Amino acid sequence: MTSDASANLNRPLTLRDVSEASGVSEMTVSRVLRNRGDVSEKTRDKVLEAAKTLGYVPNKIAGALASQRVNLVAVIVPSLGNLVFPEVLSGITEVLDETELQPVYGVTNYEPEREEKVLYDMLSWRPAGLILAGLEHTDASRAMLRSAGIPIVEIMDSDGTPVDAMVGISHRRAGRHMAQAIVEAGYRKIGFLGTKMPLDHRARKRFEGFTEALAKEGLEVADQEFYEGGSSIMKGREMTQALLTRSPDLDFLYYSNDMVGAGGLLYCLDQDIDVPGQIGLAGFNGLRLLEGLPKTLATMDACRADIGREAAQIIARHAGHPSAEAERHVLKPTLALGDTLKRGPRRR
Amino acid sequence: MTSDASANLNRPLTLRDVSEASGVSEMTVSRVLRNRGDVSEKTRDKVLEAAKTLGYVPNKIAGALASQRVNLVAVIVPSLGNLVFPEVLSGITEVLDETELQPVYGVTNYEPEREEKVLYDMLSWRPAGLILAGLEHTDASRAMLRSAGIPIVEIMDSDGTPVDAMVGISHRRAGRHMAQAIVEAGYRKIGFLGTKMPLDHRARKRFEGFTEALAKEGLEVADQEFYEGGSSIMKGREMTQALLTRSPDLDFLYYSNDMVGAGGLLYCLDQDIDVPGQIGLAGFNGLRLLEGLPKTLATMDACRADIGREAAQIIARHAGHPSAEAERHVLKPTLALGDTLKRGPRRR
DNA sequence: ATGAAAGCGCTAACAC
DNA sequence: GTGTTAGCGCTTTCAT
Repeated sequence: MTSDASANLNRPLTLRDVSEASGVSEMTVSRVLRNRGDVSEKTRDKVLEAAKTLGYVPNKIAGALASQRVNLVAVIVPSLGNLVFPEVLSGITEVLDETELQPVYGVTNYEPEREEKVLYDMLSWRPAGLILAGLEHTDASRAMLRSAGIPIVEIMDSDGTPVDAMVGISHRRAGRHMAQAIVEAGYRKIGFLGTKMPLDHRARKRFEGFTEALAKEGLEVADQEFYEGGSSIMKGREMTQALLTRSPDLDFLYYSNDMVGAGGLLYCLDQDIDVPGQIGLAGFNGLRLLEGLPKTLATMDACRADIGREAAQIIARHAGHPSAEAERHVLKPTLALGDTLKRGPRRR
Repeated sequence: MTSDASANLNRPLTLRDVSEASGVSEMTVSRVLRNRGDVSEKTRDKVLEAAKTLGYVPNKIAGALASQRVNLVAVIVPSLGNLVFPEVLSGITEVLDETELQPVYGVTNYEPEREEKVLYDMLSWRPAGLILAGLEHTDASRAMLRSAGIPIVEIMDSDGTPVDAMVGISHRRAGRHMAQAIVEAGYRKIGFLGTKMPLDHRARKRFEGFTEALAKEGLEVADQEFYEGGSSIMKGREMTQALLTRSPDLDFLYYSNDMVGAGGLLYCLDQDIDVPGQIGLAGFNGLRLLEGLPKTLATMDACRADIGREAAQIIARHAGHPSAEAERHVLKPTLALGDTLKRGPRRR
């Protein structure tokens, strides 16, 4: 194996090694490896040959320090266990793949202090741009964001003031919108089931928008149930059972996400409850994963991949450049009534 | 805001800025910021005060170049859309959080050339260790791995030869094991439903082990159906319908993962098929997410979080140290019969 | 088309 | 306990 040449060296190879092996100056080797400047066909071949034979991998640390340019885009999300975020990431990747930029992911577990640490650690690598979920950050985080000197896009949410750019939906509006559809369909005794959400600001805002819109109609949430930990079908079942046992007269159940909503749906069907006649159901997210259940849950698409794509495009446009005006994109989620929410008499 | 002091500078702050602001040498500032060496209480306070006021974020690029140490652990997985991988990542994070090390994630989309590129890009940042899924890599990738000079752990699979350390399960054995349970339960006309798997080596190996064990019993897969793209309940439904329409006499359906298996289960229940009497079903992965379906699908736990944790522990032990003997851990997945696979007469 | 010198921002090693 | 010097592995700039 040719690459064993390096394995025996017991230290990472440097440009100098390639330079000596090819009989070409370090500078020219560097030019060849980066496709910069004019290099004769002949030297180029010699260099590439040598680099390949040795198994040379450039040291980006040194390169970044010298050139003051880093092609990394830091991406910070609360979780990967919630399918929503991987979908956003794939939108980001899709766009950045067309550029020189490369995403690097960090996860906060919805903890502000953890976000602060992850942010600090990522910024210390001087990325070319930063994408992070949400508009709520600690003061220290916000200070770092402001003085980072790179394009920053806050995503997923538009209810608040971003530090720089923003791409998201209004979760308050989404909650309101769903409440209106529910009321228009004629439901009146409405229950809510969701996560304990002190830290999930988007779920909280949906809930706030929801209750607010109900209030406008002279209604309020008749009963509610909260859970901790990850979302699952089982959680949805258990919560629904608990809620309906306590408040058997509810005629609608609004879930903070599709996964628990699916559990609720299965529970209702098990109990031979007429859905959406006796009880209507709705979730949030538009998880395609769940299509194929006995009935299609009413839900609202959160525009995940679009958000990722647009955020990445903003970074790609602004990275390295003197940042112009901050872009703010508010996307509009689509309501899907599915089979679990009666169509109302009025149209919206 | 104090941090605006830096915002006005329009260039990233350096150690020198903190040094000047605090009247302490760069070296001592460096010591304070890294908690290294003895520094008097008084100077320490002065430095921290200045650093905080300015909003200084150390430049790890320069630090890493000077110290020749990077605290990053590169983690490369095929996908984030398959819940399995986020679970592995959380196992990794859990362990690395206790150390100075920090995971950085890359995604390959199951494409070998993409893995090669991601690997190259990540290695060029000279991480302290590397964790990657699978044992199958291009020659170039393998060459990079061999000469990287850092601890490397290949995870999720144990059917093959790792470059260095390895933590995984035998998917061949998992497939065999499931086949045996199925045959022992008395099923004979067995169908298989899975991804087109030229690139998903683990799914392929499960299938190979499965057919191999059937062959030992004088059986073979009676019919099969393959799909492309992501797994979903709907896919499982559609495939199951197609397969059962074509081969109505099948008495068992083995799915390459739980998500499509769940779709198959729902389809069978819709059709009033007696499960597991008339037809038995099984999937793979032990996705807790799906608990709560009308019946619990027979499945096999892939030890995801354990794999992540053990891999991270290996990295933590070996990072920086002269690598001792390569560790090889083969975990044993647990078979869960659930409600969709009859218990056989013999015990295993 | 190629090379030499300087230096990116930090830390190791050694003075004091 | 603190400061000084050298240099990490590249790229920039300027010379040839």
